[in-house]
Amino acid sequence: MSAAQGGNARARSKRPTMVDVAREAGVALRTVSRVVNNDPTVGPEYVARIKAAIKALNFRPDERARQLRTGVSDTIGAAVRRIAEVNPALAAIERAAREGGLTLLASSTDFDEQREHDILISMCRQRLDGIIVEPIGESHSYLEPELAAGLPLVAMDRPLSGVSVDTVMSDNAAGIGMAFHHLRRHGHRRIAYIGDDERVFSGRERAAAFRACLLAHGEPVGDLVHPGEITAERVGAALDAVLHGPDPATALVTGNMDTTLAVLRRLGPEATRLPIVGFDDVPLADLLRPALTVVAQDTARIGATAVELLRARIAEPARPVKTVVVPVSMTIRGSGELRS
Amino acid sequence: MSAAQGGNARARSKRPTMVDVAREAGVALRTVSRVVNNDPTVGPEYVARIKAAIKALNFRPDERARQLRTGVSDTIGAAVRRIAEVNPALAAIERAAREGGLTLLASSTDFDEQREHDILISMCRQRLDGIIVEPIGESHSYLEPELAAGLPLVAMDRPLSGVSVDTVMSDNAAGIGMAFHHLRRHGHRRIAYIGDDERVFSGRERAAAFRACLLAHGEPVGDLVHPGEITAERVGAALDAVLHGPDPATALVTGNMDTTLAVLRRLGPEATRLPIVGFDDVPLADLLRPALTVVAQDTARIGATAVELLRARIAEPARPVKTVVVPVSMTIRGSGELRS
DNA sequence: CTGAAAGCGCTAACAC
DNA sequence: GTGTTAGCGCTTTCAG
Repeated sequence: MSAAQGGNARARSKRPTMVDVAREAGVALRTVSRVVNNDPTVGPEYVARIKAAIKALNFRPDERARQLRTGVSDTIGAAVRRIAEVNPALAAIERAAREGGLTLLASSTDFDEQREHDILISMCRQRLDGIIVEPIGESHSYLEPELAAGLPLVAMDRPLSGVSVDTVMSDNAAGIGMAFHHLRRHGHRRIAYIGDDERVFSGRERAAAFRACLLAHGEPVGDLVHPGEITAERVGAALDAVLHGPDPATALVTGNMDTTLAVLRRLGPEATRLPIVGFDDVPLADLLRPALTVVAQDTARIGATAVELLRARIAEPARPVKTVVVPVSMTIRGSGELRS
Repeated sequence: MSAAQGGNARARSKRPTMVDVAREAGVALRTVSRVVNNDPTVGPEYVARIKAAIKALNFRPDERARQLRTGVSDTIGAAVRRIAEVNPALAAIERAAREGGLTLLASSTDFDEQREHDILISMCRQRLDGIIVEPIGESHSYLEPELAAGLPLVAMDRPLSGVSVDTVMSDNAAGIGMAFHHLRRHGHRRIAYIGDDERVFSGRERAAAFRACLLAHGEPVGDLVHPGEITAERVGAALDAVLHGPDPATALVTGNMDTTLAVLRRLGPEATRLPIVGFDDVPLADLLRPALTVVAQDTARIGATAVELLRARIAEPARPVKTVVVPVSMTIRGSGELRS
């Protein structure tokens, strides 16, 4: 009894392989492989015997070996800014992947360029069938050789810099236009914009679109457009500038979710009085007082389109590169319809 | 020219292998492997030559082949209810995995028992080093053979039924107690509970804990405890019962985030008057009016502990099974301190 | 319909 | 220090 103790408390007892199953069932390896892959050209009595052996031994085919041999992984990667945060695009990717019989390997870049690089290279080493990336940073030329080697890659939300790949993103300019015109229709003439840094692609596009709106209506651009870092201080300062300047704004467009939240936190109870339209929908937007009017991206469609583009690229590596722009829509809840 | 067109538009041009690198550098395969794995016993001039060849060919070692050969994957799986939603535990798992040099494969069970089963089996086939699961459903006996085969497995948030594995979860009873006593300290005697179905583990634990609180204070349990499905209708009915009955409650404890949100949506503007303490923190809880007082789970610690337990299990498969109960804490923001 | 044998790309004994 | 060789577990020509 005393000797047995150490004996069976061993590290993972090796799993059975196809050879073991073949021996157990008294057939050739090849036949087991056929049964595992549902090849119909196997006699029913063999099938039964082999399935029994598989169950008896609790055999699970080693996916890595199959992948190595067949060359495909049936797995796609998604390098997004955050898994584990509200991310309907990622949810849509996961759904689309599942429906297509693909495994999804999702990783967070955490807004870190170096980390994005590491994740992408790691995914290359894992020989994934393709990758969807929500790009961070400005320099993606290191992907050039991978693309040349045939890596199927799709950019989501932002284009990749320096390389030409399939891309899906929202119609930022149209969204800003919708927000601006909504507020104009509600009587506002001094409409301010606070948004993300112009070093970020979407921050650049949205700020530019907002300036274009102002110009088109003959409004002075000068003190109404405030792109920059999303910090409590910077957003607070921008808010002070637009609300307490000599010619205060009467309404506000916020350029993304983080800006919206920073503004609401800064305003506190005052938020009930300032007309706001936010870019990006916000979780619990309906529970705020007033409920938040937003320009919502069609994130579900963005994610689904990303997978579609990726599948098409995998199927036909030489097809022409495509950029899909997904429309945005407005969700009216109250904050954008306040009378100032 | 016309012939060339179809020629180089081929499917993924095969990637170079170690053999190619060895040929390019004029050395043996083994030496390339050594350099790739940073083996110090290689002459510096060889290292340089091989690294140059790797760069020239854009060689990336095939991770699958390495895994097949070495038997380890340096990858752990996480089967959680939802990725792509706010999930601090998953974020913590990802962080801990990264810091430990592990790749994380995260999948959503979507609250679907069948899907959980499929994901777990698929992870077994991929020969992951271990799995963290946030269990759904009641029957996990199908994991028995996998565990017997040495699969390292950790349950998070809820225990697995029928099998004995390492588990990490919150102190549900203590959390309910904190909420209850907080409201009592604010003068309430008729405190109601609305929460999840008692078929769900945490729903069961929390409802039981609430009943125990009532009993301990000599309050009648009868009409104050409302576990059940989280739907607008059911929660609405429960709310009506506790607020508009003959002896209405003056304060409410909600059993999880979804219940809290359903209650707030149902109450609408009335929410400003009903003292509420919610179990689970809620995104944007600070922006609600009143801001929401909650019993917050230490999700970051739960995730980190799950990875810790898993690593320990991988390192020492025979160690005794452990259950870690993580303390909860209260975040006071306003809703729980209302005078009714 | 079934069986023997080669090989996917890599690592690890073991000689040199 | 470096090279040769076997083999991880599977799929897949090719004969029977």
